[in-house]
Amino acid sequence: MVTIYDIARKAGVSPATVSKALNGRQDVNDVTRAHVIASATELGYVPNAHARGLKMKKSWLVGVAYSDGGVSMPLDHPLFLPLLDSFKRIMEAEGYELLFFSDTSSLIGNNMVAHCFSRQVDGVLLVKLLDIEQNALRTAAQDIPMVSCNLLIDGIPAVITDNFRAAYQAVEYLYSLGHRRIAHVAGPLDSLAVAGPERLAGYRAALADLHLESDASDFVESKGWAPDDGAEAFLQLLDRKDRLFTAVFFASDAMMMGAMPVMERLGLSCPDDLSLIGFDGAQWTEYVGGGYTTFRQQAELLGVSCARSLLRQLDGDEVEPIVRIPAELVARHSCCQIIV
Amino acid sequence: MVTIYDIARKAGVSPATVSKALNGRQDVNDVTRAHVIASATELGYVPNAHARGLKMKKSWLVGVAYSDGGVSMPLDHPLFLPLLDSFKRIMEAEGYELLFFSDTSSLIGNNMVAHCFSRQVDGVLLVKLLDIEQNALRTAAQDIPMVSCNLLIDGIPAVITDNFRAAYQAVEYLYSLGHRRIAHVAGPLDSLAVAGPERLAGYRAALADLHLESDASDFVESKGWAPDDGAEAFLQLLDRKDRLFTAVFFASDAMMMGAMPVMERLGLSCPDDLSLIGFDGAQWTEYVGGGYTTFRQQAELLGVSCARSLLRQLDGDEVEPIVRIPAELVARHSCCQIIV
DNA sequence: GATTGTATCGAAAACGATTTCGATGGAGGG
DNA sequence: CCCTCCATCGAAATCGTTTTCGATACAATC
Repeated sequence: MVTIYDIARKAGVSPATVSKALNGRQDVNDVTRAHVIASATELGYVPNAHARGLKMKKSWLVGVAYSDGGVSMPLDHPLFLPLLDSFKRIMEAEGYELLFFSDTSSLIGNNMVAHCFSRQVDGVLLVKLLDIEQNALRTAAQDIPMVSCNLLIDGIPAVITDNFRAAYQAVEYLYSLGHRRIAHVAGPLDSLAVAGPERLAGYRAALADLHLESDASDFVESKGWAPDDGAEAFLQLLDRKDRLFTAVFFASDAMMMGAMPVMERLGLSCPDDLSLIGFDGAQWTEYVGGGYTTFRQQAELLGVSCARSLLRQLDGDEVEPIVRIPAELVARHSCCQIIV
Repeated sequence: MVTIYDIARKAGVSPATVSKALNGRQDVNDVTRAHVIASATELGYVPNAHARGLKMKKSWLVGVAYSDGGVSMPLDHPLFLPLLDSFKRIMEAEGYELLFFSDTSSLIGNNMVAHCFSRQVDGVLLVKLLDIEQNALRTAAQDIPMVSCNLLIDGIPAVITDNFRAAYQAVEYLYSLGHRRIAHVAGPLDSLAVAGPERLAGYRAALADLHLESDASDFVESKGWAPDDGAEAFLQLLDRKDRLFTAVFFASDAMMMGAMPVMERLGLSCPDDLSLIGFDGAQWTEYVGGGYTTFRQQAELLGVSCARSLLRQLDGDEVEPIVRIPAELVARHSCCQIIV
């Protein structure tokens, strides 16, 4: 590999001068600089990031930390990719590269935090963490700037979809369509992710504010976010004797998707027999069954906000502890008008 | 940060001994080793990957290179995440970490290959590359082990879904159901990805072998792989006057998804009016419309094969230039039996 | 012409780890 | 008692870069 010593020899100067010429320092003559740069490109010089990182104590690396939770596909979420993509685009424009970490996989150094320190990452994006030990993370966050996405760990700045508001609006929307009895298939409530509880809270608050009747049978907690979990929960909802609801609000599009075969098997049609509304803004909702109504999480905006937060922290600036990103109602045809 | 010098001072030995003790060298006394290790854990020592990488000329980093092609969401493919995940799991078990590169985004060092050299990555996974300049890549591949997934660049080992065979089998399957006139919505044929041409070739070969009639109007080339591209191509197919085909083979599930609103708008139903079969094994095919038939790409296996290939190259072993991974027919209910 | 100032450059010390090779000590054999 | 050998350890060089600070030469000033 070509080093600055090779360039120095070729250009007839010292390595120190090469370094300064290449880095745009002022105490080097213009013709010398030109000569050095010419030699460097001619030799095909590429700076060694390890040496630079070692000396400068800055790696230009940001870690992306997530859990790969064994059974359920870890990365498989409509949000993850676009989010990561917009995040990456911004960070890369600033010169950073992305390093992937997960907390469960590696046999050897199972410890994600240790890896962050070892690689000397300048910052970390926390996303889709499951049951990480929060303490290690919190103490690490004092040394390394971090931001979490759709995840609440106190002491760590977060960017989160405004789940409460969106869930509230979902109920309002159905209400405006004439629905008076609205069921909810909630996501897991015990996880580290806030989506489940927050959406449930928004749903309940709207119910209360609109003075809508409801009892315990209008709500089920799903075991997971996947289609099959949704199907199971949906079945529980339908199995109850006195089914009075005319609409179901699913905490995720994936769960709503799982409900589709159930509907079909039972001879129910959407929206004629039951209005359905989902959450996330998965791509299929646009094309399937005439279009399903959903609340679209603004993945790009989430990514951009995370990047901005991290960048500001890297500049030593203060950032808001929680940034809320609104979800957009995408009204399509899975919710029908009810004539009262 | 804690260095081996700190440990050395605490343990009353030299840095050299610390290094040897921590790395399991034999020329260090057992009680000394124990003492050193105790001091290290007590101080919370984490080795500096930059220093180690600089000295050892091994970074324990593998690059994941892909294009983020501006408009069309780059990472957004049902295959990408599970593939990456299984790849990552294996590489991580061997001690490697994943570094993300794209070739178009960064304003500064637009050059992906240069970044690979700069970071001293030990290997590279090429996936979803669009129009990268192959020459730079090929020369780089002489210095850095590489493997490409669903991509053919000569001189670089590849792991590729057996598109030809799967497309061939798709036609056979429809034939076995009684279909005698089968249309094909092909993916882009000019891209660097081989999926489009290979699936078309398999389709045509099967047509020929089964002595099935067909003319030019049974085939359309789509502009892209996305739902809207599929819808547009599908419309072209339907617009032709003498529509004789009873089944359509889509080169991607996404394109097939785009066809769904078109079918509905035209009052066509699947499979009664038209049998549909897709490609990829997207999750929605299982739940939507009673289940759509598709050829599932084995993303996990692709990832595992890529990892294995890279690992063997890292060991200095030879690898097969092309590994083909079969796609599995997932027969559901979007293809009907035709009574002849 | 002596002095001061400025522009340009290079020697050398880091950064944190690994590794070679020589030094040291005691055990063992003659 | 002397010599050899082996186990154990440390000094120092090295990886490639950045940065401080002193050296040098030349121009400008009086």
